[in-house]
Amino acid sequence: MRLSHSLVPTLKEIPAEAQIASHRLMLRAGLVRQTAAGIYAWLPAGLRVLTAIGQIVREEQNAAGAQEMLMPTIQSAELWRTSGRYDAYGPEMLRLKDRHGRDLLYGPTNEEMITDIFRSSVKSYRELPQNLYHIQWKFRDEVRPRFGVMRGREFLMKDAYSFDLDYEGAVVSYRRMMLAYMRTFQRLGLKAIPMAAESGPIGGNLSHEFIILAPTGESAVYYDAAFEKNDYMGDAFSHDSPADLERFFALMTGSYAATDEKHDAGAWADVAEKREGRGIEVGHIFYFGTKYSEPMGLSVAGPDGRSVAPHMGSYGIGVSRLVGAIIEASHDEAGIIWPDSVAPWRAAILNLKSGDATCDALCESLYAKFAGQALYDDRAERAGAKFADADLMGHPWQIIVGPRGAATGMVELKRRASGERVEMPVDAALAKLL
RNA sequence: CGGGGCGUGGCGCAGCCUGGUAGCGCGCGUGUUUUGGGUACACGAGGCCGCCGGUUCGAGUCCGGCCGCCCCGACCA
Repeated sequence: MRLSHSLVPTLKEIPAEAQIASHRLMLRAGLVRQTAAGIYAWLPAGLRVLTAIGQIVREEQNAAGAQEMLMPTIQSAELWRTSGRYDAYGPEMLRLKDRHGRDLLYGPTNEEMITDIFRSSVKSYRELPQNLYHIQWKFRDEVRPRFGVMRGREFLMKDAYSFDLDYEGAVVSYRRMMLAYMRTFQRLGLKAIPMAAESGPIGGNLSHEFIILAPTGESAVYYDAAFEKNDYMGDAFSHDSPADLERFFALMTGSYAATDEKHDAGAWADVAEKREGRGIEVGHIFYFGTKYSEPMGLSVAGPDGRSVAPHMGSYGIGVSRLVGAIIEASHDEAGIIWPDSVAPWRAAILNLKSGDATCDALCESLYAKFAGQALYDDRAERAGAKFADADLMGHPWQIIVGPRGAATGMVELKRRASGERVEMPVDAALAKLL
């Protein structure tokens, strides 16, 4: 993208309504604009980040054998009456009526819907297990939206639903999702820790929430240093091996980790390498058995011919919340520091002297080679303004092209995270980044 | 939902107490200047002062109602 003709409205001053770092930076870097309390429009740069995060989530869900689908945002009240949640859910649920006076709702989650869809087609235990997910906008009418996209009313969420014949199978599905989550967060450049959690309004008795470490996080966390050292991406654990998943689960639950609410001073005393920090919840997984399959009449024929209610679980990741959470975990005074995996562009090309024939030509040729993966700052701005905006927007790399070096085919490469700047020939810079 | 605060050019704010024709900084446009960390100067564009009603000769300012947004708390992916 050429910055001169792009909607990336960066702000020098801090908007009055934004209190926390990620919210301020998302507004200042031109990622989002608020359109109503807790509701945001995603501008081009912000959407690219949202899409990048969604793609990593998608790849890891697929790798774990989950199937992507897409369910609607609007649901019928009828469906929610079958589980009893239409009345139970409370004012957090946004309720609507269509022109015929029928009760509808903007979905806060999709257990009823997936159960309904699943029961109409799946009739035999031979078709289990299955896991279905979608990445869709949800709405929860929070009493008090705040912290920008971290606690919005409308939010993008990945939610998956597993169906197994019995408890033993459901536990394997649950552990598999846990592994997928740890891999997802690692790829997003985050340190994540699963913590035993209350199952909340969704119900059930096996539940973990995933906290990512960020200095400005909402709650204090206490954990074993082991969590900082684990690598989930190699082939130490396979999604296809129940034994691997059991070992993985033991690793995750064997070390101490708790938020301040559940902190246990006694158990904490025994932890060899203690770590304290702050964290943000970005995911939550539940096993809830037959809570929905039973009342909603989802059953399949078992091996003995008798019908059984499948055991279910649901698994959420707050995709839009992650944008804010990543910024909370990765920023400095100058702006955002995007991890390479989610940056809107791999690099920004800073033309320090737009209009200079040598600089222009060099930048154009660089820009073409990136094939859409670079943001070209071709504005008629001063060098200082371009540096400031590039730092604010957090591009992992800046390719600085100035008249000084351009004449001899030299550019400067700046790594946003470290601040390190190295001058090198154009080809060397390209080789490093492409 | 309880408590508090704020709505004035795109952004950040002053003006309101003590009514009298709307101002500052940034940003934006034009020109000159400058040219590797938000350059300087000049000129210029841009405002139903959140909305509705009331008081008054006159309302951004006073009174009433409404709407919106933010903060603290309770609550949550």
